[in-house]
Amino acid sequence: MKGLGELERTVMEVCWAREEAGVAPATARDVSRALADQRDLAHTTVMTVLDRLAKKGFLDRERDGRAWRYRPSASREGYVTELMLGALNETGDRDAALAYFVRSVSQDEIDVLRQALEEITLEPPA
Amino acid sequence: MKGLGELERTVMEVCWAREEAGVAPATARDVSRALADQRDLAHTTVMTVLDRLAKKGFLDRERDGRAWRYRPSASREGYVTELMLGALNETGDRDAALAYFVRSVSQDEIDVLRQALEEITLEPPA
DNA sequence: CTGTAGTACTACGAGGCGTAGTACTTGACT
DNA sequence: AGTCAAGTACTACGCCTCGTAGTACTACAG
Repeated sequence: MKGLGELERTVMEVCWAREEAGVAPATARDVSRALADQRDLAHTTVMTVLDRLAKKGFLDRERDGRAWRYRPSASREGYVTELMLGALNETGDRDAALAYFVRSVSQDEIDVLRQALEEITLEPPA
Repeated sequence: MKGLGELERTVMEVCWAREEAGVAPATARDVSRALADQRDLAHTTVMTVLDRLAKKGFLDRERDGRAWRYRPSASREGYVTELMLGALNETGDRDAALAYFVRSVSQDEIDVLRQALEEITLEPPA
């Protein structure tokens, strides 16, 4: 999987935030407005980016009257996970890389990992 | 951190393989020869790529006579780990992303993670 | 003194991404 | 009915990265 550009990620942020807030998926106008105070972008720029993200599969879109509504096709965590798995695939020895990775994260994050592993153990495997 | 291109990664592979084999760091000629059977590249192409990788900090180079020898500045695992941490940094909630990640890897890899965590616990913390 | 191996420097085309303009459509309001 | 606003589709352009390579200069060997 390819990483996204700066603006593309910013736009994804807006879409993810809306989804997490339980609001309706964003239209181009919504995203435009949401970014208005941080960045000075032409409305068409936002539309282009949304369009590209949809073509790349990061957003799904559906009609709402004349407008499109864009919904993230994966959660933020899902996206990050795909990036991480993509990184992992760049090596022949995934196990070694994973072990190295574990040694590289902070103590707090080690706890998070431990916790997550524990929960998996308790849950019935899918 | 930025990911590498296809050819760049191939070249890194050669350098990593040499390092892991305990041989002297590769010269441009070495890399050229190593790739000769897989790809048909001009020698200068290899040199350009090595040069770029050095400029980007993925390779360190030192003189050997008139030639340069290129040594990976990080292990393969270190590189992958940096990519993974980079992915993790693209989200606000690292913990959530980590937890999601753990749920997404295979059972075998869960075992690897568990094992790695265990070993960390036993070792004196750095 | 002339190859040969080596470097440094320059270049070019494709593709991704930030950025945006123009032209066409359609619903709404006066 | 006529115009305005919002919306879309399509096209474009410049920058940067990366794959790819040529040319020109240097230095050691026979």
